[in-house]
Amino acid sequence: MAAPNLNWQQLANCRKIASDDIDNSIRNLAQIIRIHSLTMSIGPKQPTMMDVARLAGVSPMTVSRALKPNTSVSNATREKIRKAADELGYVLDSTAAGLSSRRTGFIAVTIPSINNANFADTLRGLTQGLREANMQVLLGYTDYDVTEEERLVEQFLRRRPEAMIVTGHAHTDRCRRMLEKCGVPVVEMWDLPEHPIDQVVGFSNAYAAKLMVDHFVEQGYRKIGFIGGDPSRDTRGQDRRQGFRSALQFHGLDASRMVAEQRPPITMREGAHSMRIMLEKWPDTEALMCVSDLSAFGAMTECQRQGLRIPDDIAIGGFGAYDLSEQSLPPITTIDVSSEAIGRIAADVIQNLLSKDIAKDPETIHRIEPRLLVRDSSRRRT
Amino acid sequence: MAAPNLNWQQLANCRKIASDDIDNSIRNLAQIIRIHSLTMSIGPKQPTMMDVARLAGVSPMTVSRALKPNTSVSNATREKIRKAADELGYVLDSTAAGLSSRRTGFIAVTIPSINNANFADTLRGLTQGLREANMQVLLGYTDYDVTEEERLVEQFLRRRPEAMIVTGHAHTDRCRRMLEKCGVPVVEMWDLPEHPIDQVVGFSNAYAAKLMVDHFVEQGYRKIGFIGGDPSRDTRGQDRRQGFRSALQFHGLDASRMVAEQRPPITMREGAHSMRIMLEKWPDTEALMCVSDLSAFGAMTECQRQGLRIPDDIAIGGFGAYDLSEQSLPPITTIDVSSEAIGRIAADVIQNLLSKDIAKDPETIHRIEPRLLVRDSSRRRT
DNA sequence: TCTGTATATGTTATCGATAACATCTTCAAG
DNA sequence: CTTGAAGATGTTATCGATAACATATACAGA
Repeated sequence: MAAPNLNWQQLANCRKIASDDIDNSIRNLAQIIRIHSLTMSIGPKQPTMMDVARLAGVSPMTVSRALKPNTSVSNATREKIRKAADELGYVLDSTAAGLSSRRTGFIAVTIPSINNANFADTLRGLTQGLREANMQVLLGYTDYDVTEEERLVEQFLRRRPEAMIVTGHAHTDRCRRMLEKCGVPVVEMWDLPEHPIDQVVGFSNAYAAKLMVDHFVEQGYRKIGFIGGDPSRDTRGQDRRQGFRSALQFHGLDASRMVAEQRPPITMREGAHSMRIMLEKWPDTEALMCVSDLSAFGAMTECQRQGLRIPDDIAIGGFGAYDLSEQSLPPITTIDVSSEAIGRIAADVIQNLLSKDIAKDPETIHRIEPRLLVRDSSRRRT
Repeated sequence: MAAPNLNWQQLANCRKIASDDIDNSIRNLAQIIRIHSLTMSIGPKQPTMMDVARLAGVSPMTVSRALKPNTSVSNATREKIRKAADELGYVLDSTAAGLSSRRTGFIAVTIPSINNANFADTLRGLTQGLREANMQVLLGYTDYDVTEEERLVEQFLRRRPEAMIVTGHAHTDRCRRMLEKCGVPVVEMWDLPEHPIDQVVGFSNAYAAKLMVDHFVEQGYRKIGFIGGDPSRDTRGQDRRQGFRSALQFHGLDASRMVAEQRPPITMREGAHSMRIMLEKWPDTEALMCVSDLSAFGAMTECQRQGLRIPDDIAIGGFGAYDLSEQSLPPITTIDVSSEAIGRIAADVIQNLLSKDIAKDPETIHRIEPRLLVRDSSRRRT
């Protein structure tokens, strides 16, 4: 039997090459040979590149090229293909493209909470920075739980992301191992880990807390309290608490006025609740630092509800530079950590790492400088 | 030449089958034959199922089965495979799995803004509802821009999601067409479209606004204003404005006290700014509805800054039942639209659609009932 | 006219998994 | 001891694209 000398176009119209059309010596090799019988697309299935190619009268490879920029395809052909694709309502299959090219276009990102303006800002910075590179963020939130983070990281690695971005330095052992061995750049953000996995874009939470304490002390406050969440979960909150404590100790002040009743993330309501406890236990507290602006706002309104004036009776400081702390009455002193910049920088870092594989910047720690924003909530009336 | 009768194990150890080992009649068929020369994995590449199979002494198919629940694999084999996978640090490739099985496990979701507690709540409801089904949310935000939505939807469709969830009813023509023809369930949420694409989980924004107006009127307020954003972008805000207007007209009241200076989303700061304009233009305004709690808070603090008392001098109403409106001083009357429930229900709808393809529930509109939460910001002192 | 270099297009061989089907064991019921 | 159903495992043929290589065509310069 003469083997038919078909090109892809003719093949495309074949339904099936019956196996007995093939001679015996081939049969014997059945185990290492695949007969690609190209069948016509059936039913209401989504069209493939092959369908577009057929309609445009070119090869699938040309379609592939025509559909992406900076490829050598003549304008006429490109236009013809575009039209064909349009007519069929063709949509590229990134799944197949990713498998073939080994570039999925995914950047996996885990944050502690979706419901947090700071992380949302970071995410905005990230997506904006990655848009031009045509990268898709794969987002997951851990609810401040390292076990959940491990689960997410595992899920994400299956998607073969081109980089991983995680929040903070606390990971389960297995999670850390997975990140170390995953073969793509890893960025830890919002923290300065002692033992970074790879890249870092973050700041010292302890130092940021110290900024606030120093400010309080400078304003003449001495009896200073702290409101945060249960330290076992939110490590950034824990670092702030630790920074608070050592800063107070540095100034020779008592560092025992701490309330940590709640499970992170602590919100306005919990801030208010903690404030009640604080005022019961230490009614003479002069200044109060809160782990976030939300809890600071809750604490402040609780004071106001109890008839205390801010800052005359008690000064308040928050963390995170939320809109809220600027718009509240009075505006709340806070720490600005440039949440959005963290995301932008992380995006840059990743783009650099993915492009210039040679001239790899030896710099792997990208340090953000937290800034104290002094507002009325902590100004000593003179 | 005798064709070697190799099994997959032996094949796996072959480096390459030289093409001239194959007899001529095969050569002639070159165009429709592929010689699968299985090469050993080289370098620090991620291990594949084949590697795991080799180590465990089973076929790749068995590995595939062993790694997913509810498949018939003996415990001994499964354990052996688990151990092998663990030793190699094997991570399943969902990209390949998705291509082969045509189930990617993605649910694509677009929301207007990531930085919005309402949408964040919806997202929480969604991810929680989808977790058990092992679905991964692919999230994008449109910045209240239908063109951006179109871009996102196109990007997402390439990932072959198993369902699409979009916010609102306003889409570009092309976007609508894409959604209609994409072949998977589509859910429009946060709205009640006149012409739904497919499924809907939402509520009437106009009706919700009417609830607030009715409440104001009942409390005896007559000169009622509205603060929102530029109507051309945020259609939900626009619907609220429209509901506001017709409710006032229904009560025979003037509906011209509207400020819409800003580009959505309008935040606290913009709420405050609009309030200044409102008070300049209509200083005798008695009650004010805002398009969201954030703008309501901004408006309220602006009033307080100007020495106006809430609600004695002016009543305030917001939208969305943010934490903020509950914790502020005074607490702000608002509309609760059960943001998280919208997400939960959307997740349920999708799971139903994806599982029981037969007994398809004819119900496609899932209507949420907005609830008015009356708080101190709008209570007429008696 | 010849040659070389772009530019445009086609061909081959995978990427890493899974569905569908085939085969082989086991063990209980007859 | 036979039969058959259920369970365990292997084999074949893709899924839809793209990298890498091969080929054809056009056009400038010698």
